[in-house]
Amino acid sequence: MTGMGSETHEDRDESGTAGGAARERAENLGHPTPATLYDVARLAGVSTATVSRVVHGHDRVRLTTRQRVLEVIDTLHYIPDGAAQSLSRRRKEVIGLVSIERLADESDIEQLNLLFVDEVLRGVEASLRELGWSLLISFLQQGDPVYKRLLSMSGKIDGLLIAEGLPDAKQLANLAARLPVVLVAGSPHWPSADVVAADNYSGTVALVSHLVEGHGLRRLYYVAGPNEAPDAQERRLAFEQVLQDHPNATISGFFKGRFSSQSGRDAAREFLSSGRQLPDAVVCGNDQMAIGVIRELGSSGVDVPRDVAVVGFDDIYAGSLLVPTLTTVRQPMRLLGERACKRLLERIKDPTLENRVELLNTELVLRASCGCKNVEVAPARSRTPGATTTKGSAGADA
Amino acid sequence: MTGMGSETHEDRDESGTAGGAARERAENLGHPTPATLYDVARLAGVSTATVSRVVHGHDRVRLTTRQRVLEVIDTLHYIPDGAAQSLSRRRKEVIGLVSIERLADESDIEQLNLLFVDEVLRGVEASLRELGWSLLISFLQQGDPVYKRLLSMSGKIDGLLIAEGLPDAKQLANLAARLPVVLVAGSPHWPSADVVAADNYSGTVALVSHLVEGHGLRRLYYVAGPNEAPDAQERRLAFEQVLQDHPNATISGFFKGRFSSQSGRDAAREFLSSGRQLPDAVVCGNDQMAIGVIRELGSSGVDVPRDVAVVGFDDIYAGSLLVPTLTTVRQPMRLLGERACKRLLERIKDPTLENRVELLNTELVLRASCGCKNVEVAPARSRTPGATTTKGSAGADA
DNA sequence: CTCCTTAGTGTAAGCGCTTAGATGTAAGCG
DNA sequence: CGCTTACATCTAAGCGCTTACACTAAGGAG
Repeated sequence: MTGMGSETHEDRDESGTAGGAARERAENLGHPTPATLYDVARLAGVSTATVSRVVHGHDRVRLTTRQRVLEVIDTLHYIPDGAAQSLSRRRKEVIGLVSIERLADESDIEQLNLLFVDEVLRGVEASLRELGWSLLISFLQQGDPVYKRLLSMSGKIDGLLIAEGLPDAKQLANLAARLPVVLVAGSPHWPSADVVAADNYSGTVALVSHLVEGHGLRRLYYVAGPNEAPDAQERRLAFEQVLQDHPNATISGFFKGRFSSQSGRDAAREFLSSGRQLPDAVVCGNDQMAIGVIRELGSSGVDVPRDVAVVGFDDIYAGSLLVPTLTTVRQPMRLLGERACKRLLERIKDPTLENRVELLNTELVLRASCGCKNVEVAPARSRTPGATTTKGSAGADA
Repeated sequence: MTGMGSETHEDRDESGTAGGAARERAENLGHPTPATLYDVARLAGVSTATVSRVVHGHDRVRLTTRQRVLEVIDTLHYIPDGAAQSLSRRRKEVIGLVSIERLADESDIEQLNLLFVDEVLRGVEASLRELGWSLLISFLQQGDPVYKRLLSMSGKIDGLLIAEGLPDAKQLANLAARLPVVLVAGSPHWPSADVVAADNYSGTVALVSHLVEGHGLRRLYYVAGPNEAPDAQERRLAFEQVLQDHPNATISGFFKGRFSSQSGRDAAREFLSSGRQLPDAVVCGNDQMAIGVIRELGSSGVDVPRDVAVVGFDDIYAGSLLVPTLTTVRQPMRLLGERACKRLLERIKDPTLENRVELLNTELVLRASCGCKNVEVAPARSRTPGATTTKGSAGADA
């Protein structure tokens, strides 16, 4: 009874349900009430089911019907309402990305963790875009009630990517029991969620080994990142391991930094003023701090790399502009985002998957600050991403 | 009839509506079906309305009732479903931010528009966070069907912030008719939407005037950004204006760049190889290009600033590390984001507001590359606008 | 000519939440 | 004691969309 179907729609029309009438009325002030599926159905003389089918290219809809519907959609500028879709589909097609917003030290207006998260974010966004999913992002402030913030996010997303700002292990487990969670970066040692990280450990090993073996440096000073950052941990551990493996090399000092360039300066000032002999090399937990060290040394007349070698980690853009150019380890930040996103999507599809750890290769970037010569200003950065190390790891269950 | 009320709830309980049962069942594989408002209501022996009130701290709910409900919420780990809330409230509490993802030139792996958008984004996110709203972000690829992408986003958000990637004027008008739109950056000359931008014009005027008046430079070369970028336009216009106002200064050349450091190099190569006399100064549409110019000049043995002054715009971090340090104009990127967001939220509340243009002051950052002396490596960036030129500018209306 | 398919559509029950309006309840008051 | 008030709570109608299921018409097979 097609006729009756139509009637039903007409009824809706008269009774002024939702869309139509309201829309006309609101037209002049502010924004019109957008057209709904019902408006389209009514105008096209079909049921909402049919419109829905047309919108999604589903099923078999007669060509003529399809065209009619499409026309109406066009004239009404119909766009499906995301909230309604999410509710109905029981899937939001949105994933969340959280990170900590590390505020710059006072009087240190530089941009701190810009770049790492931002690149990851681009990787994630690109992966989602293909699927038509969306990315919700949220920065945690230092001192925020992390877990609470994450929980409240969880009502709006299908899965969560944590780039920085881990809650404690138990909370993480709770969270992971509620929705799929993937940790980006961080150490590979988290039982209750998937992890996708750069191989900080072996990257650091390569870097430090280069100093010790390649340049014969002996007395190494370490400027560490904050304890809360798993990457900082990994890098520090790797550093220590290399020194253990090379008995003739020693740790000449240690400074606990905060990943900021200012804390790099602080570190340099620390060992400059200690009155002790300068180290042969200063290994920093990230590029920012390395830059701080180099600049502080520079203003004290210490030449890098002649007097001291300095190296960082991350390969931020600024490091290639510095004089001397910065030797560092590149981590594939964007790729990190892509992989993490891929993993998360898989997990959303099949939540029963086992937890896994995926480590991405890093790349040693030799420039001037370690004492390498003839490494010119813009070294050829190999395009090959290198193989990916993937370690299995048992999963926890709910 | 409290008794009867309770009975009704029990009934619900028996009939196993939604949540409850399903949840238990799913417990072991994958993620449990999360608790719903109904589950909470049932367990607490109240109606959903009451639970809703408790959740939002609304209205008057008896203390004992409130506590009971809160307890149940806690034990069930209840989190309201965002989609359902959005649908019901007819507001998503989400705003969108779009930008173009400017791909680096081939073989130019630098980070291009990183920083600008990323800072803006932080400003926006911070403003939203306070309100519990969320930020949906999307990067457009060059060559993407911009308008289409924006439209499809519009189903998921309450308002749109466009940082880069404007559709054409007509499409923009359509979009703005559908939902609140605020343009970040860009020139102030867009009739159909709000604009919040840095005052590119007066910033450039201050910068170029400094070169001409402060350093007595005469022959200026301009490296422009892409035409599509409204900021690039503004800056170029301002540059030309200053030259008109100073008859003794002339334009020695013009290069159309792409905001990338590589295009800065191209520009430098261009005028180096032209065989003509070098300009006194090279004014670049942004810092990236200025950096490119400086480095290309450097590798050709031209000294900056002795032989040629070079200046940029934006004040990216890298500019302060360069040798010579880069003279530029700082724009308050993060503030830009905050203001734009604020404006958008106002507009969402009251869509009938008139369109407005808000220009934020920029700040002249004098360093070494323009020939200023004694501005050492890490110039104290004065917090007070004192030593710097700060100009205000009024807004226009629709 | 009847029965079974199959393509094309329609019906209507949710999805989980908000909220206007209805209803019940307990004081307070003349 | 009946009536007004203020408060606490409930009922139920949506919000706009998806989709299982029902249904019709038109062939085709037997």
